[in-house]
Amino acid sequence: MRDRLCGTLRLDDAGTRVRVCGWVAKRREHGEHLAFVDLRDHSGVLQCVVPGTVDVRSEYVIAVEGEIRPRLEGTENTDLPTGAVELTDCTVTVLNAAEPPPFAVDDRVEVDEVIRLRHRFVDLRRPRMQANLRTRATINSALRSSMDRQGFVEVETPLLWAPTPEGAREFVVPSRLHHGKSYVLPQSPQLAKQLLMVAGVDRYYQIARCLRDEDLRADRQFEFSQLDVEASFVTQEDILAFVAEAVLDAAEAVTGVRPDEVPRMTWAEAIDRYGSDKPDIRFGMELIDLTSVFSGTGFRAFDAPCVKAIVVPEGASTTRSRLDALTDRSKALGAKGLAWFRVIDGGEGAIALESPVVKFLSEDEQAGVLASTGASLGDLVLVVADEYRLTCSVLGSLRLDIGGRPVSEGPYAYLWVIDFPMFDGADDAGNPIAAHHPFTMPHLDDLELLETDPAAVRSQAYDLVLNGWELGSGSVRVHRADIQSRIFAALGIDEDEAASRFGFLLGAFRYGAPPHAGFAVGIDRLAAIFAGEDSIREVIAFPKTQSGWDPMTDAPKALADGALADLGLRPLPALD
RNA sequence: GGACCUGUGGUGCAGUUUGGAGUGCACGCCGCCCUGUCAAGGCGGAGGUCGCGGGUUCAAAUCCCGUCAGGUCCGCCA
Repeated sequence: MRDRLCGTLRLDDAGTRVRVCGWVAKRREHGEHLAFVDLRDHSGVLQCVVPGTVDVRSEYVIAVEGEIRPRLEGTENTDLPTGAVELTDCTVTVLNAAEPPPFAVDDRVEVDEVIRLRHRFVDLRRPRMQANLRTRATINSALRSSMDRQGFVEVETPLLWAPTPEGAREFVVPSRLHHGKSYVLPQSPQLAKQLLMVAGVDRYYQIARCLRDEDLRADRQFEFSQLDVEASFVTQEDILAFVAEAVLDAAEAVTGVRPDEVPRMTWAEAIDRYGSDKPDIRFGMELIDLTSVFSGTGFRAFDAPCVKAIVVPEGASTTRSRLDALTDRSKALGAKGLAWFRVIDGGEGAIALESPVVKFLSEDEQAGVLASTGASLGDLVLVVADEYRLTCSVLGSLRLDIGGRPVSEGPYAYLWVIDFPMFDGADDAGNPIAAHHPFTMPHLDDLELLETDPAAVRSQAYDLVLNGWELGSGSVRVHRADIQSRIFAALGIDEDEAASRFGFLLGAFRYGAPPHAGFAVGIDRLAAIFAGEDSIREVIAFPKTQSGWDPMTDAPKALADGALADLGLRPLPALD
């Protein structure tokens, strides 16, 4: 039907007769003797010259036959890769007429996202979206070939799985054959891939769809894809090497540049310096500790377990309303408040602090702030005083609010965050909560702390971070029953509960579980960053809105009459 | 569950602060003209429950209350 793609034609092709197919991007008529048709396919746009008039409209699907010739002198279009040539003496065949599109198929127009999603088949026709889909495909392909090369075998795991009440909320699939019982869609293939290790698969990977019934964000959809990895007889170091190899292969495939080694930082350092377990290390504004400056302070607001600051370069001119907004933001994040200090000229070549609260600080404290922060004239110093973790997280958020850049903006700053804590926080009963999941191997140096000081136990868990987004996480798994029992004990899970929740896994482990470890990389996030997008929706063909609505299909929808009964379900009376 | 921002012809906006006729801009659409344009150009035309409901007022796109939808964020995401 066609013999060339529109966007591929060049001067070298001059003199050849070709037939191309695509959509009418633009028609320009010049009376009864001449018309131009810009023909678009996924590869680009080609100008077709029609002798006479042509009865086509935007987005008509047409085939055009003609001869490629160099453009007339002075009519070349340098904005177009095909701009040195044009298809001349064209015969146009209309393959399908089209109504005017609801919005222009053009990267230059901004369109409301609901309208784009309702007509996604038109939206995806836009060059930028075509490029995004292809960037994602390039990543998938590079990841697969990298894992293949590294000796991993791709295994598919079930989408219909058993409920495991732990972690993310699961999508439920009621059973028709077993009324009252349900499958769930997997929030990840975590347990399946560990079983594959017991099964002797040795090195597994899968580009796996994961489903989580949790609230959506710019970087979160109900369903997303992971490069899921698990390997036996390996250490944390091996996993970091496997995953870095695959991700850097993908980066090279997309950008043409292979990044350097991925630097590492411990979780504790990330929290301390950046107030985040996924620090964006593309810029500074690191957290500065002022606790010792204010030990024994007379200023009650700073009489706290931890006092930290960030310095906003050139921030002294920040308006009062903006500072008030930052204070509100700090409170919304859980801080009691926010203290700000403008660094002003103190006379005689010195600098000084200016703030409504500066009068509550001693001379030594003011000097200590300036010395510790290294702030200079014209800067703004923001101070939070509270419990350690809260102080860090609030300042970490403010750092991003003030200095943050779009995630997709270069340079690409990869980071391994290692040595995550084993437990983080406590549940209503006062038991620790597993920071990663309960099959995570503790740091061997910290094993004895499981019973004495669980909060201090580090785990062999690790995250990969890119430009402040968590690209993925993984861990070394527990394969020994004795250590697993001690972890369950620390979590307050007794034998019966463990058996009912994870019985099939623990049972399998009795039949020869090898030491194993794994990881999962978020492909949507990786694709978004490489595509230059700040939302993963731009690299998903048919995404949903923040409330989980699909404007194209109108899902979710009420089921047809009888469908619920087939599943043994009956709706509850409406609440109002 | 919560905070903030947004909602005006097919698309993108201005108009809202300080109430006064659906007023305007750009693109698109329809018709006519045009032999080298390329987001072509010229002339003419059509197209609107100002998200929805209620209230205040002589009068509401504009002020107030509620509600729906979208986005960003907090919670949530082992």
